[in-house]
Amino acid sequence: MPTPPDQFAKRDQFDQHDQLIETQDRFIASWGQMAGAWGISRTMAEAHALLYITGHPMNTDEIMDRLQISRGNASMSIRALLDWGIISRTHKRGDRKEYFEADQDVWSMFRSIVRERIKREVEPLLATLYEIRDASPAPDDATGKDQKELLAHQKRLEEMLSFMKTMEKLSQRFVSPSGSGLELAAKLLTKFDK
Amino acid sequence: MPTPPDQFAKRDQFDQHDQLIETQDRFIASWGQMAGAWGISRTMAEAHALLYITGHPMNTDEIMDRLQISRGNASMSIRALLDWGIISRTHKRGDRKEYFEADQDVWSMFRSIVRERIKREVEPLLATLYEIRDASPAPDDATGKDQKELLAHQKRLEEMLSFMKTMEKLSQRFVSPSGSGLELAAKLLTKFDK
DNA sequence: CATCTGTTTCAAATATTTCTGAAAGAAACG
DNA sequence: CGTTTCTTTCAGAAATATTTGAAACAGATG
Repeated sequence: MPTPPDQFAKRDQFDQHDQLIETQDRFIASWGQMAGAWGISRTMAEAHALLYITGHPMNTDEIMDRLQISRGNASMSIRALLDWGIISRTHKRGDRKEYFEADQDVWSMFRSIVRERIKREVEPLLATLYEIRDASPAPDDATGKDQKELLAHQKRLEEMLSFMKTMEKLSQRFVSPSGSGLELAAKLLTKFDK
Repeated sequence: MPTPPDQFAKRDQFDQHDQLIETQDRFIASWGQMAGAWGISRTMAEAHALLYITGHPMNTDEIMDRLQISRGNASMSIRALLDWGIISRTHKRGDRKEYFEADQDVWSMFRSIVRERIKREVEPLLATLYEIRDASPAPDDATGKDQKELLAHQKRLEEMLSFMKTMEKLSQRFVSPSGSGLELAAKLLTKFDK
């Protein structure tokens, strides 16, 4: 006796939903692994991945449940994502809870990340490099071998500085919200083949 | 009674050397702080900074002494830097010790870092994303709201995938050892103002 | 204004990463 | 070979980073 068609349908539907959840979990996990690379904690990356891949606004409790993390952790991770500017708050009518949703535009998301990392990493380093350069011994005051050494030191510092400055400028171009932003630049660059 | 000129000279020389060392130490420290950002350990970054800023080949003992770290740590950090391809081995005539020196070309150094990070982070992620896409439930099998949901899921995955692919291509262009490499691209991009 | 719901904070616990130092391994020397 | 010099490995120690959970806080509601 064959199983009735509606039972098949039910079964398929269940499997499909199951499969979606599992797929989302894998996405979340692999995104979490990248966390180190982006300079954020694993949970933070996972929370973001969850919001991105489901596409639905979620509240703290839903995030806690899905990622199996504590309330405190969820709260801090969400806060950090808000600070990075890659998720935003929403509200649901008749619900006092706060909901969060991820920026659905990958390029804009990436711009936020780059912007934040320039601010947190490149800018302080540049400032320190300038300080170090100014505190370095002046080659004029030395002679012979010493002078040569000091000149070489200066040159290395300058090169690093110049490199960092170029990188900063480059990133800021990428980050710029104007039309000629990251996406265009990327397309331009990948256009010329080899 | 004025101090004799030669004493002044001696004093200045000492101060200057002192100042150079201190400056180098500051450079090393600030480079070390960036370590997290580059996905390497602090010591590894410091060892590299030391070799870069002094410009001299150094052996394990010299590095240990200067950075105040253990032999094991020095050995492992050096090995890792060699793996990343940003320092290389040298030898000194009549000395059995191995010496190490940093790539003095900042751009080539950066290319090595990017190359390694693509290999370690972007490529595995891309591979996983492809797997996830192939394991995702097919929208054709569903109807109505479910189908819409699955289509949206698919779209998000595709967008992430496409973004990552572009990034990979872009980085590989940067990394390419050919003439039209990173430096040129950077100059090109910073040229057009705003 | 007391209470109820939801959010944030933070000290302590846990997990992860990095570092040490001693021992084993390799390679050059006589 | 046996010895000496140099390098690597790796288990345990130390340092960092992350997470928890309970308490404090905030602000709606009746």
